[in-house]
Amino acid sequence: MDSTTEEKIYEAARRIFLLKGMEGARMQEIADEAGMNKALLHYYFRSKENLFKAVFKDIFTKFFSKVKDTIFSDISAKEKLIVFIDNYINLIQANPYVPQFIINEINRDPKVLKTLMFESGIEPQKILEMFFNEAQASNLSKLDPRHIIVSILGMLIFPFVARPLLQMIYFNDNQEAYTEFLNERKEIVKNMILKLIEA
Amino acid sequence: MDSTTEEKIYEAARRIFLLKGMEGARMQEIADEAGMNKALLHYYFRSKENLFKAVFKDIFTKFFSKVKDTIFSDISAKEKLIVFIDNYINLIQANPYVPQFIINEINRDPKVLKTLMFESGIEPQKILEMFFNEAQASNLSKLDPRHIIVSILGMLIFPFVARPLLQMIYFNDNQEAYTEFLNERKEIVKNMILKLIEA
DNA sequence: GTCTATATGGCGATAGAC
DNA sequence: GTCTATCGCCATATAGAC
Repeated sequence: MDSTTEEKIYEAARRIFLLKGMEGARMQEIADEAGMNKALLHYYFRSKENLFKAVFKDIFTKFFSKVKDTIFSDISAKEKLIVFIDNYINLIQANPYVPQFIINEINRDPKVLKTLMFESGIEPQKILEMFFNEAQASNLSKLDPRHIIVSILGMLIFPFVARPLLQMIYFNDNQEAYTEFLNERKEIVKNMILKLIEA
Repeated sequence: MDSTTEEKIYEAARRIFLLKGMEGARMQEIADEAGMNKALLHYYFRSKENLFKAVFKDIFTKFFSKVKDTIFSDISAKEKLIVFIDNYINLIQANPYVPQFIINEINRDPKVLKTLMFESGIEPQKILEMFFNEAQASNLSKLDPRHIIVSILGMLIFPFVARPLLQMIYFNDNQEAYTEFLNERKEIVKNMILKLIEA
């Protein structure tokens, strides 16, 4: 651990905010996690709001930019969707708290989200256009790609954000069984989407 | 408004908690909403936690029991799924904040959920068994019904909990356009599930 | 039962010594 | 830069008059 104090604070804040959200997190908790005094957090970031925004921006943009490469790669739209599903599941499994974190905060304060979308280079409209164009030119389903994307995201994200409930009622709170269930969903969702887009 | 004071508090708490959650809600806010003094809330419910638990239990059980009748009605499993989708969409549209509310709280404090499942008469296992049995006896897909249910719920709930984000990036923040999008999903999801379960 | 006033504690933020 | 001590505020909760 030869990282700077500022980096240590940042990493600690990332972990705590991800687990508890802006409202649930405590500055004292972040200081403990970083192994230092609470006053240092204000010395480096001035306010909790500032610290949170820095963390949120980082998590949000990293999560979204990860799928960009797939979307604009040189394969067919159908293949893109399949690769996208694979990559997205891997991404969520590696960051299981991110979806809940983002959903919480976009509902708590949508303004943060709006400024963020302008600042970062994320252009969801371009992704839509790409799908529209490819759908016109190929034998792909003429279904509005927004419905396809929302369906995929919903099917993938829901079992993570509703995990405590689903794991309890369907798997007797068996953690391993639920992880296995999540793994099965890779193929399930891929097959569903394939059936859907084969017009 | 000839309801009792306790009922007024309860209704006000229901509205505020639903919008802001346990952590976001303020007792003063609930008192204002109920049109009375803050001290009365403690007189009738002793603590915020108590008041919240009463509200959560009510919202949770009502929301879940609404679909029970469909599930155990005298029609085929395939028809049940279709009717279930219809009823569930109507239920969410009439209570658009409930899914986010429940997801928030089951992640914040899963213990509340556990005691609740025991106390209430909700038996998700029976619903599963029913689907398992019907799947064996008919030409229904042999797919694990848990995957079907999670897929349906995800596709239906996600556009509500991620609304601020999706409405902004896909519909230029046009509220009417997004409502129309939500209406379209009724048929979309039904068709997807039909394709899926036709083995 | 319903109100006003106040106690109590926790949290974000700052002052100031080192 | 990093710490201790403390301020100021706000939220839950209670005491006590009416």
